[in-house]
Amino acid sequence: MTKEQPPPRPSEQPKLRDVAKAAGVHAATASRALNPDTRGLVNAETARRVLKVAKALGYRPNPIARSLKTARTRTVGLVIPDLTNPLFPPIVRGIEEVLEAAGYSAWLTNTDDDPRREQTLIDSLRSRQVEGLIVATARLRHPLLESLHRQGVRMVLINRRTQEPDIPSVTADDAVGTALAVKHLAGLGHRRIAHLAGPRHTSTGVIRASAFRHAIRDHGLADDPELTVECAQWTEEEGARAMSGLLERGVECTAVVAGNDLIALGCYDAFSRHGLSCPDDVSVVGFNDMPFLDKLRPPLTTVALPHHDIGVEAARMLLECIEEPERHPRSVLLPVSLAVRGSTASLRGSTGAGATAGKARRPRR
Amino acid sequence: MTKEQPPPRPSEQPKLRDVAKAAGVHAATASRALNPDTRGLVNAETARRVLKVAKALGYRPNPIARSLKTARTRTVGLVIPDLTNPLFPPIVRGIEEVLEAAGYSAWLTNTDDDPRREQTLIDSLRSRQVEGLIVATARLRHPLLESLHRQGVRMVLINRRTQEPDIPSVTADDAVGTALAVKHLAGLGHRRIAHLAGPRHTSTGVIRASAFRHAIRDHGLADDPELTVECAQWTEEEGARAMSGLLERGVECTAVVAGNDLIALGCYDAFSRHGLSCPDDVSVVGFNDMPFLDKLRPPLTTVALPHHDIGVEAARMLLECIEEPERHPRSVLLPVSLAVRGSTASLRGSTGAGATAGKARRPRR
DNA sequence: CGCCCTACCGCAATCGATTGCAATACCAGA
DNA sequence: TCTGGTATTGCAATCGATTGCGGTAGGGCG
Repeated sequence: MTKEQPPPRPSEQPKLRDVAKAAGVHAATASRALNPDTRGLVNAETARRVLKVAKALGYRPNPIARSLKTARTRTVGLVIPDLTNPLFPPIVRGIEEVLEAAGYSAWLTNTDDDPRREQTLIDSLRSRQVEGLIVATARLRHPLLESLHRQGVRMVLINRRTQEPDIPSVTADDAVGTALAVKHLAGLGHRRIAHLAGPRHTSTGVIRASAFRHAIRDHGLADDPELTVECAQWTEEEGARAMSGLLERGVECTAVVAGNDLIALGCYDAFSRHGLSCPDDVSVVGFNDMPFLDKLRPPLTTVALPHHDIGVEAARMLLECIEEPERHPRSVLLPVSLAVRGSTASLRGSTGAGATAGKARRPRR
Repeated sequence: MTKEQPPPRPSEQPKLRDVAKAAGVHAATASRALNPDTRGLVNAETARRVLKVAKALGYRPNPIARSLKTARTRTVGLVIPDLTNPLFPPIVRGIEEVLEAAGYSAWLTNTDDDPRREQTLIDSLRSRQVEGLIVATARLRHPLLESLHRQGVRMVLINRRTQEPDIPSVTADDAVGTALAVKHLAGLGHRRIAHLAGPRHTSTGVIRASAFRHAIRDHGLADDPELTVECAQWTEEEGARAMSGLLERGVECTAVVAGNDLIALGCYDAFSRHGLSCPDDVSVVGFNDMPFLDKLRPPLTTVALPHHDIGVEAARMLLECIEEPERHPRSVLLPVSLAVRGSTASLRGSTGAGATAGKARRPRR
């Protein structure tokens, strides 16, 4: 009966033809007048008139129509593991800041570190005709990304990289950050420092782990393979699991360099389960400097990354790849610093007395 | 010279015509075969053939072209104050989960609580032809949103509302949450409880404040106007400012209900500046249950919101508004609960002895 | 005065899909 | 055998903008 279905919006928005008509010119002329790049092709007076009419009518070009014709969407895809990881929001904001200024916008997707989801999401992004990708889910071996790269999909990796060095990336200086952490702990007198490494299949995991070994040796500290444990994921749970394992195996250590802040938080959990106190019994250094770390119990000492800048830099780089494809891709390493807080303390007492399960020195109240 | 500029992608993607040709039918038939709703119009055998060819060629319909013709983008806009506020990521994920399942996707924008930016961003979203808006930046008086609503722009408000009750919204049950907080503190023996209210121009601010007064009276507690202070913004800084003001004016209180978690964090700052200890000297309850609150010093007792569900519910509601515009808009109030942690303690000692500046009972070490 | 060139503008095709309408074929019933 | 219907499919217009190409007018120059 009354099954009339008017096209969702009767298009109250004025279109180019309306502007053209009102200005007494052809749509083509109006189009050229509106576009700064082609404005030179039309009489200055005419252009002025078109502009005025357009503003008066409140004309807004329809990006859909434009995209269809120009095959450009001014749109990029953002692929991150999980937005609720506090590391990402500041990065995302940095990215959007740059994109917005350049007239681009971004689709945001969360893979939850599931390769199948990643595949699906990237497919979907591509079918939405994104012009580029910013990807934070790289694994060292990453056939999907490598194949996309070979297909000429513009992308820049953030945070993590693949083995393939040709793919542009923006990462923090993991090696320097790790060295900073070790140096700090060594300076506090720690000799047996453990490392709860991130997963071996991520660049950050292996780079930080190898930087850790180097730093340990440089400072002449205990270079015991038992002191390094790999976490299967960058999560609090894995951190707790790894730390507990260390404690339960009776591995002695007075400090730990966590692969990232979440893993460090896991250490906190493990400590409280084992009746240890941080930093009195064990010092901990995190990595990333997520928000609110200064309010933790205790405030976490960590390697601070320029989150916002990572986003800014990545977005700039991607725009460059898009707008001047000839340029050689490059990768940048952003500087880090150490945020010293309350989770690290100088080693008191004599020596070697480290934390081991069962002989906690400060039982929990 | 070599200034050849091939259209960005020579469109290696097969298009509908390619599929049609390969299947030996007209594009129109292929289109109908591919669309489940119109598949009935074509011979079953033909449809099968088209589907097979499409899959073989890896055909993906071009959503741009489709949108141009159908005037539907299957896209919505998300307007939030600031993604780095940990309250939002879980909500956003809830939203995207529902949208994704329904074949929609979302543009995310941050207003930084700046009305001009908000205006610009919403304009931009509209020109990108979003089919609806999810807005988390509502103020009680909000001409922009009200006008959009009158213009028939589908939207649902989250977290906060406007005065205009017709606009659908999804919010937590602020009144109950506040009552829970007060009841908890009263149960611990507190008599003089302060409230650091959120801004008066937000619904959450006024609802929580008024619920606070009600609860205070219901429990027969000190109903002193001095005990309520308004924060100009929902930020840590404002919380610190408000709490410090209270302390410096010598207003006695042994507990405070903060307008939200960030304001509660500000209290922590103020306490440490004034040499007070939480919860020994003053108890604090937050609101929102942001992530990681359990790791704070002390772990913050707070009113827990169903973040994810807020997103889910809002997205569902928006889709409903879009797909069946006839339905009457509704608003939902989601249940909250109290997460009791370490920032609240029972009132020890005798009576009335509250926290005031200058006579801190536990000077900071 | 005629020709060429430039500046400006309009025509019409195009991007890739959707969809109203028309055409065809085939079948049943009269 | 003719008519009406139904099931399929094709034709062509359309969404709103962009752009190659052609046309016109007017100025400069010979």
